[in-house]
Amino acid sequence: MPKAKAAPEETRTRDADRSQQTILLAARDEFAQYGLAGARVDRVAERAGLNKRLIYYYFSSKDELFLAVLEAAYADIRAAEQQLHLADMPPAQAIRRLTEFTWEYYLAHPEFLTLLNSENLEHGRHLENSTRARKTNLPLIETLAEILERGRREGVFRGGIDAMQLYVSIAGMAYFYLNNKHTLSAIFGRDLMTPKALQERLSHMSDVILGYVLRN
Amino acid sequence: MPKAKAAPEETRTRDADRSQQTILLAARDEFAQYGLAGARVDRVAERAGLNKRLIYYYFSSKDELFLAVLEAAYADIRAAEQQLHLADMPPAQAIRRLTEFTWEYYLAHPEFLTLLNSENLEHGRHLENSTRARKTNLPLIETLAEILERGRREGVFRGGIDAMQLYVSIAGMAYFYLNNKHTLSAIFGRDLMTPKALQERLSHMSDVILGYVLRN
Amino acid sequence: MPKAKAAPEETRTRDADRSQQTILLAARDEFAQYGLAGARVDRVAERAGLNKRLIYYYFSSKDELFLAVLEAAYADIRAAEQQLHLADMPPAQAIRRLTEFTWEYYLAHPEFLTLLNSENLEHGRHLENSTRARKTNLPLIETLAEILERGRREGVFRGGIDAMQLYVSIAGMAYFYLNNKHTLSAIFGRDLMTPKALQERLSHMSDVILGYVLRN
Amino acid sequence: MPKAKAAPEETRTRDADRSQQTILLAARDEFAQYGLAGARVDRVAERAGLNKRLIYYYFSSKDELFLAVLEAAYADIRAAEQQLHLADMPPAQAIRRLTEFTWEYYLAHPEFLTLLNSENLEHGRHLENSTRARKTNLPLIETLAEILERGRREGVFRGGIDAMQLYVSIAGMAYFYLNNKHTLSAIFGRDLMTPKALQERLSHMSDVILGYVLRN
DNA sequence: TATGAATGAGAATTCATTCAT
DNA sequence: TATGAATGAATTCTCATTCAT
Repeated sequence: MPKAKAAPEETRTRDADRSQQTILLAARDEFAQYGLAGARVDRVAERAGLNKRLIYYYFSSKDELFLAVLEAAYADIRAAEQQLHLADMPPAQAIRRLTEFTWEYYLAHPEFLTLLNSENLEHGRHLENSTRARKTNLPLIETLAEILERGRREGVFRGGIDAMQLYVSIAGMAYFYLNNKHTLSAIFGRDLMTPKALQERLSHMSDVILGYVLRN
Repeated sequence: MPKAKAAPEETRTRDADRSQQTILLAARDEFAQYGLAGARVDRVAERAGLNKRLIYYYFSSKDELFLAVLEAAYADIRAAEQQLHLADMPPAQAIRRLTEFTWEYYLAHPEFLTLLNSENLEHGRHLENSTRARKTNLPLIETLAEILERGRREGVFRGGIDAMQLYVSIAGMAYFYLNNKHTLSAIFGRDLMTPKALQERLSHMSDVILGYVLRN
Repeated sequence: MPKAKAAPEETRTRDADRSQQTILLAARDEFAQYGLAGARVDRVAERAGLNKRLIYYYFSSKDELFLAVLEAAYADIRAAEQQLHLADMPPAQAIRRLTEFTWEYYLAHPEFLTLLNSENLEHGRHLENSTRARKTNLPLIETLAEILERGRREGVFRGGIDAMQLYVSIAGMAYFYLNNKHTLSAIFGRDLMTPKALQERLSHMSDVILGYVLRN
Repeated sequence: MPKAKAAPEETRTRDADRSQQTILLAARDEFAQYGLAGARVDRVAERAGLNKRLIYYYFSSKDELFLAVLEAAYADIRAAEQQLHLADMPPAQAIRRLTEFTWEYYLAHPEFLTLLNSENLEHGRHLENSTRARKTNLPLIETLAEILERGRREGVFRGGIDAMQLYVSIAGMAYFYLNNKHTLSAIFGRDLMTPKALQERLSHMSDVILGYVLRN
């Protein structure tokens, strides 16, 4: 970006960007906490400390705001995954790392889980029209497929593992535990969120996944 | 239709029961489709073909109606699980059967997944006060623990497997796939609900779970 | 209407009807005063002394409410026209009477003019789907055509007069004066609504119309 | 585009005038299409291709903008009437020409009709404070009065015709047909805007008006 | 002269719930 | 047991207008 003479444009732009970003974060929290239907535009404005009208100024509608939040959430997790540089690790370590990462990311970003739920409750209608989401997500599966193939060639992994299936299993084992922690706690009468319980869960997940991919 | 005025108490009771049941089923579908916040009492009445006021007569409030639906959903799945008679099977077959059952039940009862999501979005506040739910759910874990122990004793299962962890893993692998089918389809550009895809998923799940529990 | 045993139904029905009627009248005044876009549902409720929600309960939307008002307005004027029994008068008297009636009705019902304006501003989109309006309005033109034909046969009227054209001319001469009285007054600096001015206008109209239809 | 900084005053003025004119035309169309209450300042800016703030810079408020549009509309029609040079024609021809002109002007300028309606819906409150409107409008009636008097003196017109009444009648016959074409079409199930229909209407109008003013 | 950002007051519409019978 | 009528408090979205540059 070239510097402008009097920089007013930059300032203005920065304010607009900041406002949009503020709204986006506030909306993410609101949607995460209450779901799409339960979220209130008023509360988003409050959280953001900005005028409600501004939300419509930048995002047109509650639905478009939700889509923006969703796309950002996908972009965030995929960006974090990229940082792992799984392709540079030995296969087994890469799978273990991905399992840990998934667990830790879901743990640190509970909003991601509920956003997914909201979108699926609505049959994915927001994402349907979003090419952005597909683009951000496909690379992960490709990377995972390469790792699995590498492991197989090196003789450490069993063959015939579908990358998507494996990814869904890793994600699902983390997701169910964290997403449904309240009902599970209520049912089993046991706090699932103590450090020890969390450690045990990750340990179990790794055992299951590694036990599956490793040859014998 | 029996005449109301002179109807014996039994008949009236039966009518009342039928109305409640009708409302409950209608509510289940409504909550499943729209979530707790998105559900509309008006639509429940419409679905039930009954007056809206009657819903309040029987269930007091939207929240209590939701709790009733939720409790019924848990009761249903646990009842179905009881029918499996897992305790009477050889351990490995029991685990395989439980995996299949979980998958098939979620597939046949998508409402169960979204009801769980709704309740967890609200931090399980309805279930908190429900002793009924805990009672219906604990037996499954106990049965599973017995199976695992039996398998260990017979030398077919590895030791140290936590029943709840295993159950959560089985459920999670099915749940994530089915609950998030819309976003997954959008992202991977692949229909996850074809008979072939469904078959593959169950096959994968069984491989992972059996691979984990079986010794060596 | 047969009397019901306990009359509760009738009472209920009557209340509902009364509420709808009250809303309709309030809405007529509001739409007449402010136009469709300028009308406020809140104010309609206030005028009616009823809960705003009830307006939606009975009329679904502002637009449907407007349509109901419009249809009622047409029904009213045509009913009044029917009362004239023009068909029973000598032709010249019938035309004079219709002219007077039109003038007086517009004078007594200024809301009719502004309702028409609102509907035409919207390209008649409400009426488009209303078969009711056409049915109520056609008879007038038919009656007028018969009168013209009768007058022609009796030798008092000139031939070749189109009933619709004549009706539009009569209506137009009254309409423009009354509908635009404020701008005309501002422009001509002359109060057009004094009894004398009104009398002169009707007199002029009758002269023009009778001068036209009468043979020579 | 001249450079803004160094632009001579004349250029700037010309730009400013052009902007104002652009806004005025855009506003005229917007007010004509949606009425005063239904018009949107945002849409005016869009139509004009100019920033919304500029509208306030030049016209202060929506109401003042409407007044400016209204005054321009009156100025336009009166200017066109001046071009007719009715005073130079034989009386009967002048009346016929005025009738044709009124019809054709309303036909070509439907916005004039709806602007009038809007202003009258608001009881002419914008025009009240506008001396400009009165000034532009009075001459027409004076000219018409002179023509009527000339016709009477020449023995071709009947006496005692009020110029304003006649003008209102001519205008009204055109106005009602064109302003209410949508409701009339809906009601009579007949397209009033075909070339033939338009021709017939003008012919009818001329017959009525000439039939009235001509002696005998 | 020109413009993008921001806002308070309101607008139509919705919703869970209660009233009255 | 059943139901149509009624309501207060939201809820999403809109609009004329102003700010800041």
